[in-house]
Amino acid sequence: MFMNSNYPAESRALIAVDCIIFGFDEHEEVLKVLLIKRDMTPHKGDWSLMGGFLGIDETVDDAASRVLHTLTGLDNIYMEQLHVFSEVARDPVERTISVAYIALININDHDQKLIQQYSARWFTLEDKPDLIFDHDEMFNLGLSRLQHRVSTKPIGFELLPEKFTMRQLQKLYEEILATDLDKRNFSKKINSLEILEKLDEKDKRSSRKGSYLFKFDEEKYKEKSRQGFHFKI
Amino acid sequence: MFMNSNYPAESRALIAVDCIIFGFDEHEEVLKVLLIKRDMTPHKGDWSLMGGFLGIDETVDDAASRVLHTLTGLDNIYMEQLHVFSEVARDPVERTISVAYIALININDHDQKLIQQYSARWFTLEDKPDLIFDHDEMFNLGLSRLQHRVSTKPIGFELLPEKFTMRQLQKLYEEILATDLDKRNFSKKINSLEILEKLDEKDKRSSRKGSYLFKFDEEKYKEKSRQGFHFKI
DNA sequence: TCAAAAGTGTTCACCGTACACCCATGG
DNA sequence: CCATGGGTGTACGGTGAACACTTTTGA
Repeated sequence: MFMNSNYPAESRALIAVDCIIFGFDEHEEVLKVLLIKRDMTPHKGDWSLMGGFLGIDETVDDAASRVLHTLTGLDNIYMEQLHVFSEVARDPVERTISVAYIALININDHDQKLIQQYSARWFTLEDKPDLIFDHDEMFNLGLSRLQHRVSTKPIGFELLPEKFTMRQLQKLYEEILATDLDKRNFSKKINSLEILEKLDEKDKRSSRKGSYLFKFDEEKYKEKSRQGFHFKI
Repeated sequence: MFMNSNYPAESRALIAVDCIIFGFDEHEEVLKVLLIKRDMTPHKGDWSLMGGFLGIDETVDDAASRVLHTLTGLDNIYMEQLHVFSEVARDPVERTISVAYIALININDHDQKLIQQYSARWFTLEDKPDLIFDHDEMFNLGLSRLQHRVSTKPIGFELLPEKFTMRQLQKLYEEILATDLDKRNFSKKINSLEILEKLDEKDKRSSRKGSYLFKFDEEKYKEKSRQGFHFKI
């Protein structure tokens, strides 16, 4: 550090990242959030978002990726910077500013052992307990962002397995947007976007007839985006 | 500080805010950005966004407000957190992470003396010089955000005087969105929103006939928003 | 009376939405 | 053969986009 620079010494503060991790439970067909039970004071034993401190050689994105990897064992998780939280007394121990992230993962993909190790648990939005510090505020903002993002970018697929049925996709949107959708209009809309590949394979678990499986075709989406296409649901 | 807390010492870094200040020049009918000539090394004499460091008793919003007040003499400026920039080497002097803001001001309102004192200048987007550090990246992201925001929130009025003509409003949108708009469709759309008050007064400077002045009716907008109305242009 | 900007209405294509019946299959 | 979920088409109203002429008035 250059302590004799004309940069002020009093501006240094701890920098943290906190992640709002969303997952979709295919079985229960509900949106869930992954929370951890805090193992340090203050608020030991209370629920909080998964977080961590910024390392000296990391960007905040790096730090968020690391935090996500630590808890889930996964890499290349979809995530997005949400907002900086910086109330002076938000962390009672020491002045800390936190950069909140939202992250989307496939709920069946991650490492169960790590989750246990961190005393983490998936909560439906209804069962979500109150969180420490300003984490509830982060969560609420994160949910709004997710609702907005999912209507304008094809990120919903991050929450589903690679192959999914039209019904699963619709339920996902209904859960996130907290509305009911008409299945005829929904599949018409989705198909008109031309960014899904309809497979020959069927998922026979849900009905006798079986329902076709689809895959998100990222290449097709990118190509269409280059040509001015905008995803919109 | 509690240095014997289990919070890591290495995470402390300088925290800055940088403001992308937009203004609309009514006379030239162009969008401009306010830049300052840097008076300290490194890059002394080069152009940059107006910035400052986070004070120990401030939120980042407070810091951005302070920075904006310092340069313009104005309070209650519309501003919005944009993004955190945290590349490890983004500031060559010392590890600094910066929270970028966009701000909208009426270009005729602010304090000319302060602008001179800081060697600040308004630039059209065409004339904008290259900026120091990662400020160009901030600027580009800020412009995208402005383009998006102005279509979904009634913030364009922040850039105009209290009373404005339909033509000024249209030119403002054309400038920000970098498109041409049809004046019949534009005024139809705006009027259908029912958030402007048409005054009896006319602005006679622009033509012999004179054009009606309008005011943004914030109360009406808030009332409609409460009832589920969404601004959209 | 003319130049210059202001103001205004109609048509058409497309999209979003509402709505109900037949299909395929395993038990 | 029947119960269960899967899959599909049509009609209508509303919105966005294209487009041109008349009005006002100061010089």
